[in-house]
Amino acid sequence: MASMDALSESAEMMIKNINELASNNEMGRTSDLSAKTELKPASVTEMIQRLGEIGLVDYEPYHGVHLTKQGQHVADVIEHRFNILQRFLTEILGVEKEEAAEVACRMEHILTRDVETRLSNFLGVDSDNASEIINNKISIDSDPEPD
Amino acid sequence: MASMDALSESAEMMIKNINELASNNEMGRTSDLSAKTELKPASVTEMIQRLGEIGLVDYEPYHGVHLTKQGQHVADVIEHRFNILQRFLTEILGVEKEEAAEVACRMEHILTRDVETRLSNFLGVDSDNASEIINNKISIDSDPEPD
DNA sequence: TATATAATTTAGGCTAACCTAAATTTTTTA
DNA sequence: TAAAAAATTTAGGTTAGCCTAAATTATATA
Repeated sequence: MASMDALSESAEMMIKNINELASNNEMGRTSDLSAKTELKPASVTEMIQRLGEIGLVDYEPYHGVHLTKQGQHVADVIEHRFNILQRFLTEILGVEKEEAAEVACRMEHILTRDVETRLSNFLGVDSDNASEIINNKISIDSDPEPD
Repeated sequence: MASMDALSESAEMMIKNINELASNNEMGRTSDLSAKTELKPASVTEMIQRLGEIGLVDYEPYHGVHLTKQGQHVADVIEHRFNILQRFLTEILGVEKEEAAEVACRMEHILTRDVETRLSNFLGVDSDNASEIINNKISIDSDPEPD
């Protein structure tokens, strides 16, 4: 497995989209990911190959892709960051939901764990999630065991 | 002058740094910008050439660079966005100042005008600045007259 | 004021992240 | 089940944003 630098926004977006398909019980097919990400199929293939090399997805050429344990961890962190950002934007600032989603979708890749935790607390997030974060079970920085 | 797409984070950072030098009464020299941005001098030259082509800076080869009226407008917007983000992070969330600055410095390029305005109001920003924003005098989206 | 030094720009190269077109593999259907 | 259609991958190209090394210009000094 190649080395694990910080993930690019594009890489994190692909992981997020693979996770969203999986949540709908859909296999991660290139064409579905192409539609969701608005990337051309060839670009999807390129990205999932790279994610495969660094161990975040299992990729079977011609047969789709799914998240590894490590990839799932990344997806969970991103989803959580998106949710708290969107909640802050809509509930606290009153931003319209669609715009809030767009802005949150850009910011989710920038939040540090410290800011994430503090924003969760500020929103009075349900204490299960909060404690998971505080106890380091959800962290994009810390390493869960590989598959 | 070349067409005016959205500015990249790198381009906005260069404008911000040129503005910071100017605020210290320093001419925008390549070496100073190189030091501030942690880019190599050749990369600074490349970026300020591009900013010159789109009319955001006046660039005299070998003699430095300064912001045009349009470039100053961009710098003002970015500075304002940075300030409110940093204030939110430190004053509301309690993030340590250094980390707040780093996160704000990434987020400043993502904020929409709507979110900027709402965050300003949330912080109870001084009403002079707020009204300027609301009245469209400061906006990265709207066009001030070129020089 | 010539020359050495320092600053800057130019030239050329690299990678990530996109693209299109061609080749390949899978799936559908006649 | 063979051929047509669809999906996917490969091959090769582009651009932004970085880099190093070489060339150029400006500045300092002997």
